[in-house]
Amino acid sequence: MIDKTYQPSEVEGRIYAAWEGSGAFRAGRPERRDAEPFCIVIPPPNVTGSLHVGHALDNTLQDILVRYQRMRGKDVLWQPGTDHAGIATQMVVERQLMERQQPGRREMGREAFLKRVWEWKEESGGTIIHQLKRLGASCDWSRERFTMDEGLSRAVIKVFVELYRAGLIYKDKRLVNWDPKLLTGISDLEVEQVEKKGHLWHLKYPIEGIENEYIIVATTRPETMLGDTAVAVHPGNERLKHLIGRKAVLPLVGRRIPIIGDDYADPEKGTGAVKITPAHDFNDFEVGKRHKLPLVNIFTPEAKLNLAGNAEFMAGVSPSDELDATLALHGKDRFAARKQIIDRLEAAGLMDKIEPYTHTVPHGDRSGVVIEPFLTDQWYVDANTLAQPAIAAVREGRTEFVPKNWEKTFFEWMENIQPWCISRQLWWGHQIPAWYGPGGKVFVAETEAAAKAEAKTHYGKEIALTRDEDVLDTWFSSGLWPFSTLGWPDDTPELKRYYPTSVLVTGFDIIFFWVARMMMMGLHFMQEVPFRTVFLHGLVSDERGQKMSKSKGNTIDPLELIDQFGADALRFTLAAMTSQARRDVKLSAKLVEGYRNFGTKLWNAARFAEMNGCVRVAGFDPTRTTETLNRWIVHETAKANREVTEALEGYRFNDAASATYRFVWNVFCDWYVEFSKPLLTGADGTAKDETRATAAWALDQILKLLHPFMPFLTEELWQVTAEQGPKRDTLLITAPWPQENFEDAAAEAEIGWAIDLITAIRSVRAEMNIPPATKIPLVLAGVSAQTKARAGRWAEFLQRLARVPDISFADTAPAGSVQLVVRGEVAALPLKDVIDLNAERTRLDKELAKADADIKRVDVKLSNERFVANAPEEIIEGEKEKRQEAEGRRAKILEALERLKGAA
RNA sequence: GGGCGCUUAGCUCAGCGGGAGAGCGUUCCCUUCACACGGGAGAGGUCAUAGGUUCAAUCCCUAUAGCGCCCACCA
Repeated sequence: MIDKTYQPSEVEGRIYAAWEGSGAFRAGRPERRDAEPFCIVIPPPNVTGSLHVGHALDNTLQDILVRYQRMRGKDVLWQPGTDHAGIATQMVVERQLMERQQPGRREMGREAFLKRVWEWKEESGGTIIHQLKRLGASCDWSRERFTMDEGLSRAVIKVFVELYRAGLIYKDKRLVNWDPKLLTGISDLEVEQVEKKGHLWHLKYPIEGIENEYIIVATTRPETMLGDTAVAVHPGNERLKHLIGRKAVLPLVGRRIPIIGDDYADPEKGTGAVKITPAHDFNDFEVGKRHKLPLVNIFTPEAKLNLAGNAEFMAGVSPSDELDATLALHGKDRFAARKQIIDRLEAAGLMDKIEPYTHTVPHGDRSGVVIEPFLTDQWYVDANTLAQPAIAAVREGRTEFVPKNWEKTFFEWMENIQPWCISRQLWWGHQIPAWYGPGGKVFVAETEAAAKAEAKTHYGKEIALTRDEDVLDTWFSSGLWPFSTLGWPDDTPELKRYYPTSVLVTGFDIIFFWVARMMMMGLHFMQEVPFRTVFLHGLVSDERGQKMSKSKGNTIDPLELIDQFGADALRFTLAAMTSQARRDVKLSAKLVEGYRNFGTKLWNAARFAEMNGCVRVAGFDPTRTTETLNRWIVHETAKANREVTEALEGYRFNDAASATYRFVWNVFCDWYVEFSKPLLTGADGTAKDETRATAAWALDQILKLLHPFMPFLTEELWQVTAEQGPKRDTLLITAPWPQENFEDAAAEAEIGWAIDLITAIRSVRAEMNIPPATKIPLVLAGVSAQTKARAGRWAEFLQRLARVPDISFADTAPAGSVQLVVRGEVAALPLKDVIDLNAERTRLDKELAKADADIKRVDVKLSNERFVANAPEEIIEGEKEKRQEAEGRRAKILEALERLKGAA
């Protein structure tokens, strides 16, 4: 028995357990050994994270594809797992330590701290997996992986060593984006440019040897002047080029710095002269290299001034009171120092002017603090070399982006890709497999023993090595995800069977972070693309289109929506919102509620079927039904099946969702269920039996089509309806996807006529305020023999749905009746008592005007010689048919108006 | 500076070369035996603006305006 109402909370857990218990999620099941493989690797969520709406969207779409392909009979692997999320996780644990007033990580030491992080991972690592299950995700959990588990770590080490040996990973000392809060270098992608209102300070540097002459430089970062080692002027700058070769005296320091000629100095920008701080600016670093300028690093890693005892800073500087005052700034934070430096420059009359200035300032995406270009040793990947095969693969269509326009974004970035800084000064992550011997000689090897052996060969004796302390960027390991999870570097059967994976589903925001890196790594190590298709969906935002963020307080918790409306309702909403044209998916509880109602509608339709004895019949063949109504629903089912299938094949999730919605609600519930009532309660045993069987069959088809979107409710109905009729040989999750292809134009025409007639009569009833209970007669005037026959067959149905108990025929409409034109024929409602002749005339005049307009629009086209000459034949034919239809309609309306005159 | 996208019914959005669509909201009617998380009937749009291409433009092209995102850079 189907319960009166569907209770998601009571059903979902039980159904999920049934799926897991059946082994349906597992890849490589024996019975599908010969089936085509279909594989998706999950974008691994942060292991200690929890499910937000973005995950809900991403995983709903993946689950829809996975369930669809599973029902199509494929051997499906949805590979799950989690990411160690280096910086994010380490920050969480450090924050915990702070909140609990426990010793910080540096006091604890590396080993104890890592133990602590692993404990936190064990404690919270199951959360998001559990939440994905609540969403209904049908991953093969037996294959769950973690980026820092033994196998994946082995893959990371091997990749690092091989890329190093191939010269594609190298260590370099250069400026890096340095996060002074997290005390680590980060990659370009982890830097966010934030627009800030600030100032442009114009500083006057005295020229050595010329009294009262200055060169003025403009800067947004006055404190870096302490690290200036030159002033640059464009060699073609007529106004300033005479100063090239002279020296400026750096205020507050006294260092003599050369005025150099360099194209970098744009005469149009700023003052035309630019201060050069090679240790603290990427462009200046390049200028410094060209002119062999010294680097003066004035900061500590925390971005505090480092002056006293700083040999670089002190080089070439003579003692003075001014210098002493500057040295007093030692240890000050960069922003505090800025203020004091400005004050002192102003006091010394060396501040030419201060302008308000809006510019973008780089911030660390995790820490939120201003990034400092900082000179350090870091490991880099030669991304440019690895990018070339990835670019080629997309150009050649071996991997295809959906929607396709994202390929352009991919190319833009890949073609201008910069070396990828992969080392992080953190502890949580894959420690870099590099060991150092005396003199900094580096040995990169898969194990310490191997490194030692290399060192022994090199030094000719056993030697102690120290390991590089840094770990790798999290994205380095996630870049290997499509093959590391399948067992690489071992030569596993899974790699052979499921690589390349079928499709990757992810948000467009991580094309660079993740998609591009997987393409590079996959092509390099597997000699093959990691996925055939990349489906990129939008980002979830709130109702107003604002990005959801904790700080804005506008987040929607998907678990709350699941609690409130059920997982199916949330899933259907997310699918319905995913169109390829949009970049944001605006989610609101109201929408989810609406699709919860849709689920309830189907639930009640199933209850209706059950109450009316619609039990499945073994060996039922939908193509052999004889009742027009049943042939019609078979026809409509096939149509819906085709629509949903085509939409899913094209990743048009919204189209797939709306096709199922329309079919279930507006076709099956609105019309089939209503039309079936007379048959199900009637006396004709044969017709009744066929209708029962067809209804049960159609409901089964609905459950199948809807299952990828609403897996819980459909599986529950599949189970309950299994209580009667033939035994089901499978759960719905592994039931075959509908294949029917049954067209029946005759049934469509007949039911279509009935629907149109009923709709027209209802419309008149509403307009004329005829109470629903009032029964009125129907006269079909001058209709064809076919229509007469139809009317005979559908009398009972029309009576029920349009409340017309008496159906008769006449040559012309009786006087004083409302005359409707339905599919070219007149249906008259004799309503002498209620009819308002004037209102009726107005109504008919309106219809006449519409018919005239339709005819005129077509005539304009058809009378246009160039249209007739150029338009395709079928379009012209279509126009002619339209005209004929409108002409027929017009004639009937004119006749109706004539009769109305007669009545008056 | 470079790139991408958006502007369609009150709201949120589909559609995209040949008859303007959905959901929500709204108006009117209905406690009809699956469902009020429901049923029935309506109202509501010069598809941002201006040009162009075409027999035909909401849809293609160009420009303009407004909104948004990404990348780069800023002395």
